[in-house]
Amino acid sequence: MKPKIEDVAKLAGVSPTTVSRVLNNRGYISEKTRKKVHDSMEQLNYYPNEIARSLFIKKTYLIGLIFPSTGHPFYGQLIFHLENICSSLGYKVLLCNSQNREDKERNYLKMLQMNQVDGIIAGAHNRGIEEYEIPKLPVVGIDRNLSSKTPVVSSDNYEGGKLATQLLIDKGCKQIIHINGPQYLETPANLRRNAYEDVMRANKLNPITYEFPLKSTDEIVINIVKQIFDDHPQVDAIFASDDLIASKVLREARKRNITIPQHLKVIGYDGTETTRMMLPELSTVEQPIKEIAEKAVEIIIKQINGEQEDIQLENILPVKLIDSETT
Amino acid sequence: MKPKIEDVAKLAGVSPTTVSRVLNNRGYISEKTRKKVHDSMEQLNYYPNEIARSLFIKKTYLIGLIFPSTGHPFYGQLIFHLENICSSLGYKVLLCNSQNREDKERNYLKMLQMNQVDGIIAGAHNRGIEEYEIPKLPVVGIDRNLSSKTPVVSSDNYEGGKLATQLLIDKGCKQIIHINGPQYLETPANLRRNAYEDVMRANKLNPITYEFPLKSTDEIVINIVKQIFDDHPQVDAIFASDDLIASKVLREARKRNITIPQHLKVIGYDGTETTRMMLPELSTVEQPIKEIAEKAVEIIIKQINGEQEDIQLENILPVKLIDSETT
DNA sequence: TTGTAAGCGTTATCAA
DNA sequence: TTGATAACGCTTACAA
Repeated sequence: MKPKIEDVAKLAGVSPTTVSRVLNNRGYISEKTRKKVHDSMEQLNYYPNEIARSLFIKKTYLIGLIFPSTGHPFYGQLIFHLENICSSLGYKVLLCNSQNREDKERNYLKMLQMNQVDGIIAGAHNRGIEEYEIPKLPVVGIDRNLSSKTPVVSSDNYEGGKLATQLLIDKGCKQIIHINGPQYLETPANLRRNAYEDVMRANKLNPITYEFPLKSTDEIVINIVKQIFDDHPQVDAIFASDDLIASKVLREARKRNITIPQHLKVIGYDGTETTRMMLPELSTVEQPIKEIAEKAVEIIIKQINGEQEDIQLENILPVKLIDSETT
Repeated sequence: MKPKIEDVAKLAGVSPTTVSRVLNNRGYISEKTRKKVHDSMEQLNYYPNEIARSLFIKKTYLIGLIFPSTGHPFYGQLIFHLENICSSLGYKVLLCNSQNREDKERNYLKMLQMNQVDGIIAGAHNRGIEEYEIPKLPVVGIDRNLSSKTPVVSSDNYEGGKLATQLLIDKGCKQIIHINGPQYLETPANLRRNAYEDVMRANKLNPITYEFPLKSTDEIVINIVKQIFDDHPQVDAIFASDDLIASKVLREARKRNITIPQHLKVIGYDGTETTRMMLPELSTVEQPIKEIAEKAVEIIIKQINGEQEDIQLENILPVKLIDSETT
């Protein structure tokens, strides 16, 4: 069986309390006993049982992460940074892929509470899961309003939409079409659409937004892109709400022998490392993923430590326009 | 404070034991008390403390995942499936991004043991971490030999290398160059290289492999690709050991006005969802990521349940050649 | 069918 | 400077 404090104590000829003191560096311990204890721990290959420890101190150093999928480039990169930062602060991470399914999300929420996580960081496309209003459990949303009292971290989606649209207009485009997810979700990402429509109107241009459903397959997205080209042969720019969709536009345009950027300009959104690696030619609006992760962890830790005072409810980080070869 | 079994018991007018029995469906309980207990749990919004439970039953239903990064398309997708399957079997997942750093990996290994995980699934490029030989702790490697006794799951890397090389030869290529990671790592992925070299020689062609270092930046990879074109102006095919590298080849070729696939054929490796979305034109060898995850979880669960008998040490799953537009 | 009591491995309190 | 003891919230003998 695994050695426990008692075993170490016996071997070192001291009491369990003393071993615990050595482990946690608490109280006075003579150098001699400290050495004895350390030797015994080494000899037995002892390491403390965090479960027992958590039970007593009522703190697990666990943080739950609920996101649609690690397979999505944006979330994959975001989760990488979240885990990294948590780990550097002594926190561990329980991973949950909600797949944008409310039932899954609810189950995960319950599971995380049963496992006594110290906090939850969540970002997903569903709205209105009242279960997030958990008394005393710190929660932070990323790009998503979980409840009126939950702090949210996101990048400046309105500014991003503005920058993208303005860039296309500045380059002389007149028929600019936008592709975005469902509007009813009221996610911060919808601000990109608002910005697009505002900027278009301010420039006396007619905004046209194509919506794709929440759970779109590859094919559905491609069909929407085709639809756009069929409906609007004169289109000279497309602003897609994410890079994967922009890549579909690029491909369909190539198929139709529309040269980019001469006859059609395309800009995406997200600018993940994977996109920048695989499609560096794509112009895009880069989200500060690492900074979003840093801010979210900072807030959750503050909540955990009871430093409520200087937590802002809305935390908006600046985006960066990448004017590459498709614009 | 959070309600505990005792609170539920008091409210229901029964003993803690009875509540525990209701929770775990053990022993005989009258319908009347069962209802009373359920009502009390509802009223108090009670849910059991898994930490306390784990401590007693000496089982956490936790599985540790150690992989380089969720941000990498292959690992992101793999981890998505691993978590999914674990979750469906009642297991939770502790996520660790090792970033291919031995020191991090060692720390994570210790952390996971301290947290009493029931098992570990790991895949990363370092070799020889003897700490993986943990007495009685179930471990499974993915695409990686962790120790002589640790089961490994991988796709058929040799067959994949063979399929890719043979395809290029069948299409008439003569100067086929291979790009791969460092050979000293002895990962299963190195079999792709062996297959390439074997098939080349069997066809009386000269195998040339360019190696990139373990921790390559974007720029290093691009420079290697440039080097290849400079060193071998006659090259008519490139087989890259992963899709990200293949995408760099595509781009450099385009820059040099080399038309694909007429003057140069390119094939990658992995075929993740993200690649298939962003670069569907890229020919590649698709790994059965979901099946790899399923096999790995199956094995770890068997180990956890002590069903050692029918566990194979080597588990090799078939790959699929995708002959798209770059070959 | 239900209850009492002990113990999982740790830490904090208090006393020595 | 060290040790005995109780407690964290749960489950399981054993008893009733």
